[in-house]
Amino acid sequence: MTDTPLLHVDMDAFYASVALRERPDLVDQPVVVGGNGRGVVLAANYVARRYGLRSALPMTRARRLCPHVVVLAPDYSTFMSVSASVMETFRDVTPVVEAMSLDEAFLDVRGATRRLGTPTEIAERLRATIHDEQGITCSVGVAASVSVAKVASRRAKPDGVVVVPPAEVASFLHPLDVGELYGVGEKTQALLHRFGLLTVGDVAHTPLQTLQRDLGDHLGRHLRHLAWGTDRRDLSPTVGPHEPERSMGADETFARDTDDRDVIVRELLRLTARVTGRMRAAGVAGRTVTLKVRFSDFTTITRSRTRSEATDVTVEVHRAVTHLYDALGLRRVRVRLVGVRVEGLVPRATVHRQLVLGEPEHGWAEADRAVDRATRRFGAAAVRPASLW
DNA sequence: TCTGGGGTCCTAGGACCC
DNA sequence: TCTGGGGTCCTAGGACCC
Repeated sequence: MTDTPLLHVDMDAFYASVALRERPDLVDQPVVVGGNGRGVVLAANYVARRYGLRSALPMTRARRLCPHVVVLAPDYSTFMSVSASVMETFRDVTPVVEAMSLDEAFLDVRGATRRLGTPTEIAERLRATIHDEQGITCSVGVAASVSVAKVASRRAKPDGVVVVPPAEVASFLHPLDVGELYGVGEKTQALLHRFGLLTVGDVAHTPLQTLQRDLGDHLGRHLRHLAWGTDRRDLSPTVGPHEPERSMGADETFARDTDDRDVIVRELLRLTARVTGRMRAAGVAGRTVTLKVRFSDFTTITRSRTRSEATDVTVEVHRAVTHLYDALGLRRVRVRLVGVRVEGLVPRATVHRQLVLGEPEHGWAEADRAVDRATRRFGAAAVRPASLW
């Protein structure tokens, strides 16, 4: 009875559904959650989807497609608290819960069937609980593998359950377009279509060597597994000891494109402070500092530099990204977005700084810690580098 | 006024080492 | 003097996910 032990639970139009709890008067109208400027749609309710609105659509296009759409601003603190409650509901069923984002998770229910019934019964019970306690609906895919459960939950939307027993994996997957597979995006879909591989079944019946020749060893093998639903990986529970982040970063699109170096360097300082603050809160430091620049034509470049010692010091990271920016030698080039990312993160306790004789650097780490303390006491707005005033 | 922000993983070339 | 081969690290870009 546990040949389909994996559940993929996905909230339906999560941000929109949560936002509409406060505005029941709007449930029959097209509603999206998103910012107002140069942003994209974060979530669209099912009424809005009838107009072609969906997540990631630019807000400007959304308004053109549906001029009377109601736009609600995201309220992340509410989203996070609803998400935390939902995840707790999952953990009442099994400790093996891998959260993929605020609104979806994989559950391995092998250890719960004796107590709670079949995976399908567990799925229905979860859906009822979440509906009663949170006032939102969700959809569940039930299968033996992560990728099949994921595809199944998408097919179950909205407000449904799709179960795919092992014997039915091929008949379930093979008629679908290749783009439905978890991990096949726009580019890979177009590539496969160009090779005449339109359905998952087409991929499934293509020799492995052919797939690997056309798509590379790794992607070829991966696609074959996806097409037969034979991917096997254990979930890694999100709570408790788990893998630390590999990188942390922040980027932001300017309200208007700019070529003003002062504006850009100040923005890099804001972003750096945000990232290093999070790093210190997480107790990590990193060696590789990456600058991201997106130009007004949307082309995007990155430049990175790996240091000999890991750091979490705001001034050091900011100096590194400023160097990288200046090395680009831009002159009157309009910049749309800049970003800062620190990679190669390791626990701070494992970093042994070699203090160079006469180095005027210590003091900055102390200053950061003072800033962190003040931020905790008075809030982020209270403390910021002088150049940001 | 098209096109956010947070991540992960893979590829490919060059440097460098054995 | 004429061409190997493997492994690791670094850098840049790109695909994909939510």
